[in-house]
Amino acid sequence: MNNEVLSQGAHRILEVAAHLFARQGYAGVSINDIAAEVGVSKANVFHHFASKEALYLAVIDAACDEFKTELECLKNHERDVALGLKQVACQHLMRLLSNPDPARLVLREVFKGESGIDSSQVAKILHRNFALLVEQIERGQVSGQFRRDTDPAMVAVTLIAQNIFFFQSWEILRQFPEFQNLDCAERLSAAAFDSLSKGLFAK
Amino acid sequence: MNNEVLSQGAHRILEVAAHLFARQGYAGVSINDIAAEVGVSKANVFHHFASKEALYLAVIDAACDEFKTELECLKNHERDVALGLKQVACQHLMRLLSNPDPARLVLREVFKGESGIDSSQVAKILHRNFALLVEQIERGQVSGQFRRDTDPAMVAVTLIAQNIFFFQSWEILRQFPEFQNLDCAERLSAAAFDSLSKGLFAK
DNA sequence: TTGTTTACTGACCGATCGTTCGGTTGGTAT
DNA sequence: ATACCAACCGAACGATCGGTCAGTAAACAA
Repeated sequence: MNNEVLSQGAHRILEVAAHLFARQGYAGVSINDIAAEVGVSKANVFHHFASKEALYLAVIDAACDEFKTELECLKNHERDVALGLKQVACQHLMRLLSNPDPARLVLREVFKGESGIDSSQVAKILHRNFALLVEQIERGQVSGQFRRDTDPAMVAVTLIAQNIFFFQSWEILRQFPEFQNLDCAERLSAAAFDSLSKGLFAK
Repeated sequence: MNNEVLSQGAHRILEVAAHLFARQGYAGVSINDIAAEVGVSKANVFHHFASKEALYLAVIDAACDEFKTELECLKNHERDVALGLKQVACQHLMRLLSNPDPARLVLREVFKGESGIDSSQVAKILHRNFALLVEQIERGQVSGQFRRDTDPAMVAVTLIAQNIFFFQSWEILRQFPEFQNLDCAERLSAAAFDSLSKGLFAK
């Protein structure tokens, strides 16, 4: 997406801006905040970026790149489809938790709706990786490991919903007594996948 | 929570402020915006509410009340536990979509973490209703309708995660070709519950 | 009738907002 | 030496921010 080469100063500004925008949103961060955090003058920020909105767009752009590459390197070639799916879900959650800023930025734009920014472009990225997930589930269906009468798209979206919800409500969820023995992402993710794969109904 | 009696003017301000704060967040809305939308002077807003923060707290307070009562009136006494659970999930999603502002306000505060506002109090409300959900699932387990080797808390949180994710990403999700025949909340919710209850694995 | 309270306003305040400007560096190519 | 340029700065711009204040009109109690 963004192939421009950024100077060292501009890169620092972009980094700090991404972190602040991710936590406090566009309106919640002033150029002064960013400049002070970086340790440069406010005017210098405008030397590197034409406006606050341009800086924000650059931040979102970089976040989309990171988001995309993080999703793409989840591709796995595990023989066992179920095991592969489980690993992908776990890795995805752990990445979200260890590097939350890009996800926060992208999710804020996506959930806002209003088709601001390049929402259709973000939707394409998300859908491509969503389709990849669906494809793996279908592979499990033709191999006979997964039952054939479940909608692969619905399973995929539930898998994603679990991870996104865990990511967003981590601080709240960990306060619930039901989850206090699941305080690490691996165990939580494993339990979630097991529950999803076994299903609710008795046979 | 909030037992004060509000004058008509104050109530209008609260309503408009809730709607604007829900869409644009605290920093994204100015007192001028609210006053202009209501059709009163900016000073009048400060006549009814001591400060912007006090107004926001009143908005969150009212949203918590609405959120709580909406969750509570989901209590159902359906004989069939699975059918009851399915109905509750569907009703919940439809309420979210038809009246999104309180949910947006509460979710924004909850997901922010930082334990701002009365996050522990919100956590209590959420957990009480979460426990209610878990309880129903356990009822299904002792009745033999649900299998006993799934974690009820995990099923409950997955049910919630589905609904929250559908609610948040409704505009994006409906663009996916996989969901274009599920354009109404009832069918989407039903499909999600079926997928969750049947499970992924073949027997 | 007078006094009090409530709802509301326009004018105004200091602070901060995003943004611009003139000017100063240090390095690099000619 | 000269010219140029990206990188940086302090100071200031008009606009808007949250918030205050004196005053007005209506309602109500005495």
